[in-house]
Amino acid sequence: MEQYLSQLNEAQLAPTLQKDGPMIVIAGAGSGKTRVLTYRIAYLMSQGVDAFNILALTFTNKAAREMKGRIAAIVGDSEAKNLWMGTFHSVFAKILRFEGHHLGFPSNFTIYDTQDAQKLIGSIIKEMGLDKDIYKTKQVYSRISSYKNSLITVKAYFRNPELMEADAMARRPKMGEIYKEYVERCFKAGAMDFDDLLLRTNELLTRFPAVLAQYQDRFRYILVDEYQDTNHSQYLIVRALSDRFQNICVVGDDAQSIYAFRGANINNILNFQKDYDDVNVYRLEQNYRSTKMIVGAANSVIEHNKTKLDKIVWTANDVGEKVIVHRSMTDADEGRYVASTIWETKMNQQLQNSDFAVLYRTNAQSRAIEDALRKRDIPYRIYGGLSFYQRKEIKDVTAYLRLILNTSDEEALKRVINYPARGIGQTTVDRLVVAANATGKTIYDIMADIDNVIININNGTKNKLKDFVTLIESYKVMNQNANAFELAEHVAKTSGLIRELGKDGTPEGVTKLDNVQELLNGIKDFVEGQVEVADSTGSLAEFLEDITLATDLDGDKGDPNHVALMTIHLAKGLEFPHVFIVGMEEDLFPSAMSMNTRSELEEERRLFYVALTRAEKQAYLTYTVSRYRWGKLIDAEPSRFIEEIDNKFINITTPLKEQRFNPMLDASIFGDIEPNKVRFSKPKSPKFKKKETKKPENFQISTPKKLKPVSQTNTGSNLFDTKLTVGNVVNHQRFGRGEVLKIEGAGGDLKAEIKFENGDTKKLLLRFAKLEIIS
DNA sequence: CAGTGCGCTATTTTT
DNA sequence: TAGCGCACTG
Repeated sequence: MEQYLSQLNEAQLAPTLQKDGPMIVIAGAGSGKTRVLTYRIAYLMSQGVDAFNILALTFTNKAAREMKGRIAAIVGDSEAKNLWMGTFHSVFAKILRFEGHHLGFPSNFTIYDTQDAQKLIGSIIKEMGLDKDIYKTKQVYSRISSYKNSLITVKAYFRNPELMEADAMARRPKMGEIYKEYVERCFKAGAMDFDDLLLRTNELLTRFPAVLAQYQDRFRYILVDEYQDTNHSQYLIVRALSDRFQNICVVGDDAQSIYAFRGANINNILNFQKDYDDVNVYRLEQNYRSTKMIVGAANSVIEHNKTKLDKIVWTANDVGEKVIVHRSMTDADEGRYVASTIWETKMNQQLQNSDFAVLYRTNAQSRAIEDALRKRDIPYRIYGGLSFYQRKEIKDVTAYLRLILNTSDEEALKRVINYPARGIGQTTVDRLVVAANATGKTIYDIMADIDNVIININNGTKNKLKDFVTLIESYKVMNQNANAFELAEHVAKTSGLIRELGKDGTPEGVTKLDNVQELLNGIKDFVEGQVEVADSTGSLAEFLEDITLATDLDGDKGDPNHVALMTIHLAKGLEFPHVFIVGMEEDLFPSAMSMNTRSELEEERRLFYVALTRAEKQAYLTYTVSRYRWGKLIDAEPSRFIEEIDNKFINITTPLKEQRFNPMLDASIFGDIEPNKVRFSKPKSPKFKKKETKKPENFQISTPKKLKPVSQTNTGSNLFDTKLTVGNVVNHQRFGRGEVLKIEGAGGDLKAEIKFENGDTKKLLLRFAKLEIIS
């Protein structure tokens, strides 16, 4: 243990060694918070805390897996296995499998993903005969989701006139009815959506004190990562579970809170100190990841937010290169710029593809980048987007599997009852649904007992329904003896799915077939225990749960040496030497949807902060003059976020290169563009002007006083004025005239202590301070 | 009931 | 641009 603790700096050591009591670690970007969490858990175990009594909640499964791996390296595999570590959703899904019966849920309940949930809501709206243009499925879904995340149950909703009023004002008076029906249908289907996994856990812990007591006793030490991204529902679970022992450690960074749209409540982290008695607050402010330029740029951006905790992120790393800002004519040009820059940088600096990442605001932007990378034969991989498991052909297979485990699963049933086509049309399904709703039985039960139901379905169709039930029943029998892989393969073949896909000779059809094969391989690996999953039993149910809650397909198949393409949201927690942030345009980033309120805009800004701080060595910001959106070429304007970066951290380059790619475009159309003279569209905006006289406190952000001078390998003489000597009288843009009292530090950390005429004495980093020598 | 084709709308971000 | 829902036809 000692040898590990010696790897921590002082600030990291303190929270690591606090064994008991409530604590919060405010951890700046790249400050080694994962290290603190892992070592703290290992430390707890070394102090005799049983792994069974530790619960660690992370934001992604990947983070959990990595952390578990690191802990295993310290305390050993067998001990680490006993830790409860995972996302909120996966941990509480497991608990609900054990305890859900208290709430009337079967242990094999299905987890509805967003697609399933929205389809169900869509059909409810339709069944209720509501106008689908007013009751838009997605909007209704997100409204229900936010109710659930705020713990507003159906009951609570109908007790709250304000909510009902608000929905009525939004021309959706039936919102509550839809909500009620949706919850009932999920219950009947033995299904929980993502939000239910948290809401039902809360219900469980509130309504059943004995259950709460049991888990409080079990989870004596609780750690929560990315606390700034927890929503109210998660907050209450953590509070309830930690209430008895109060050994709660939360880690987060308010500047990186980017999930408010999903109900995350930044106040959870801002108010943590009020929630528990005697909270110890720790701050990790030294960034180990990025250059001074990047840290400085990021800090100057986040300065523009009003709501934030005090924190000064600094780094002892090299000064590094300025953030490069590049303009392209179109999104295709932008892609080419990215591809050619990666190509050249790779050659010049002998780098790997995996040293590069391209980050964007919306998934739709990946296309232009992909095209350009493909043309240059640069291997890349897209993360996120439509995940593998959400593709139609995959969901079709898994829907059969879901139905085998839980025949009440209405969405799975509707999906496969007539796919491949077996003569059961929409009308029949509609009638079945009506009958099911009227009798309180499930659709499957009605079908299984179709001869004894009074229903307007002709005998030919009834026989088809019986055949379908027989098919599923045969699968259920097989499931008693066969393993998940054997069953899935059998289903894929005998259901006609493979035959159906095989009929389609198009390249897309072939891909789909391959995908199904890949799914089967995945199940096989899973069954054979080759996929590392916590407390794996290799059961089909577990596989299905895993893929529904999977955040990424991190099996990392194929060549790991690829350029990473992903949304900024997905990039949180990751780091890359070279990072391109593309689409730095108004209405895209910040998104047009997020500029209505200050808090929305601040969230976008935090998102930009997250993006910038992913970069270790070099960050690039690119924007276009016009971009294809909705199939149309739209004029674009540079993002305000570019202007918000202090000038001294950025380098605005000339986009001369596009002209080579666009011989048809005469440069004269656009006029000659000279370096550093690229104008933003709003050069006279007050913000832009004000920046010239920015707060000098910024200047010491990169290197606080306590920092020892660091040997510099990378100090451009242009970065600071070496001519300055003690006794000089200088002029500073904001502080005015002053006398140099002392000069200290070396290289890039050269500082001057200056006594200004207003009486203040400041230490300024010469590299950044804009000083004019008067005498 | 199945298959085709038209037109509408949506692009924020994800467990 | 693309994916979906809906209407129409065989």
